[in-house]
Amino acid sequence: MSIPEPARRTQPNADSAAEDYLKTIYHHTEWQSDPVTPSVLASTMGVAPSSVTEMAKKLSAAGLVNYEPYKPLTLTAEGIARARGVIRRHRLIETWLVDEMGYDWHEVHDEAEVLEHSISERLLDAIDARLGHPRSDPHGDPIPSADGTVHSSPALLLSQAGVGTTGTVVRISDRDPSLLLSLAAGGIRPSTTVTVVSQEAEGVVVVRAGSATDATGALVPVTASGTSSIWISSAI
Amino acid sequence: MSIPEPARRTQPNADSAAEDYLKTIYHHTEWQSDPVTPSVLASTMGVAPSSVTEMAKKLSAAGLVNYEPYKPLTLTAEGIARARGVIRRHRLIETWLVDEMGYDWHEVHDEAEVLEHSISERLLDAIDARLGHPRSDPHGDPIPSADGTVHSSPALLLSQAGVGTTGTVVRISDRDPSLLLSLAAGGIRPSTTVTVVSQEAEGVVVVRAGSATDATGALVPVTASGTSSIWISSAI
DNA sequence: GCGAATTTTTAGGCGCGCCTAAAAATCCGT
DNA sequence: ACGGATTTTTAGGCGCGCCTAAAAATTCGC
Repeated sequence: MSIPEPARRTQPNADSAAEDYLKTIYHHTEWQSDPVTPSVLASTMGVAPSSVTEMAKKLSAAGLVNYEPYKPLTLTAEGIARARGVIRRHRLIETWLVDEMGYDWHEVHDEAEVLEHSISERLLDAIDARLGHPRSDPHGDPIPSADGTVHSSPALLLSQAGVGTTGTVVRISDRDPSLLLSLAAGGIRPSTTVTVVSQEAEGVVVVRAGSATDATGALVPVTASGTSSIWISSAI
Repeated sequence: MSIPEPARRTQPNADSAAEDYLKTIYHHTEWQSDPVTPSVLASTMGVAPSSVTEMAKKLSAAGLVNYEPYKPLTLTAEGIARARGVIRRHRLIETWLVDEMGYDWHEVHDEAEVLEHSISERLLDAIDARLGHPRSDPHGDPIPSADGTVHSSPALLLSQAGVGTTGTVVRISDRDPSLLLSLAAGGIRPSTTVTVVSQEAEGVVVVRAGSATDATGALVPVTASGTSSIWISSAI
């Protein structure tokens, strides 16, 4: 009766913490050009820098991250593949929430953040099929395909566009809820046409060009490293 | 001991472990009449009895479980409400998987087991509305309504039906995947008409009565305490 | 009714992911 | 190029949910 059974381990969901690190590293390089250091990762993830170091070692041992003390973190090929898997799940869930479940494009991030770690491959595939294999999510972010391919359309970061530039919004980072809300309120969303009106120390003013005189504006913040959260198509 | 309160972190999803205990206790009393002891709970949940004791204390402190050393566990009113919440999520997810996502009724348990801990109230409500506020899931189990009400139709456990009894299957426990598979293979599912053909020491033979002479049979196991996993309507 | 069998609880550990504090390494301005 | 500022790593802990082993309580068989 007291036959020793194989020790069982706690399996919360998957390694959702590890997946979050991979996803965040990938995401950072998607939007920012500066290196991914422990402090950067720590502040975007809301954890202590020492926690990053610790996880970096673990991920490095697992062959997912290239880690050397005091150097920036990068993903290995395998790490990139895993990160894209998480991001695929995230973006398909966001798309599903908007297309079928009555969510608005700026409300879906948090829900997807949780579900991306618990949805099965089978259910994800069913959702993907139902949606007709979409290529991009409600924020305009490309959805990696099942085989890991990413089709991203050429675009320009708003912070790199000079005053006077006009273009179509193709992508808005889903990371900052309050920004999404203010953009949504200002009528700016993926596919909106915008013009860069002025550029100040820490912000860029954008004006919607929809109905000619309808000059609603919105302040789009730019990070310290000079990056914004919006990509526009290099139209005109 | 510690006077200062530095922000605590680590919140996996909710207290999914606690929710599992509540759900399992509730579920047990739904199907079985014997008391819920630590050993019973330990074996159905696949954990050590000592883990149950530990969690029982925690849940008791939280006012969800009535616990006294060496006595069976019962749920408090609050505990019942919380358990029904989890079960509502579980069963709505199962229903959704079958009705909209192309799953078969015997395949949905594991997926729901995971998602029930991560789905938000809002998304759950959206699913509930899409499905038209169903009263029961694909296994015939009643879905508690948002306010905690449960409408269960009067039924009879197969183990309590005498030989010769005929009735309609109204509920099949979703706990045992292999049983579900064999029942599905034997053509037995909710709404199937069955007749108790014989009753042996540890099993009950059931015959489908669908097309008169089509006498497919299935062996339905009965637990040590004399309970089966199927309820039939007390028809005829 | 009593000792044996069984169940339950207690005691002590473990891995995970996180933390703080302090030490070590790197970076940067003059 | 040097020393202070900053970043990163190390060291040591914590809570959670689980485990095993052993002690304590209860239950069962005769």
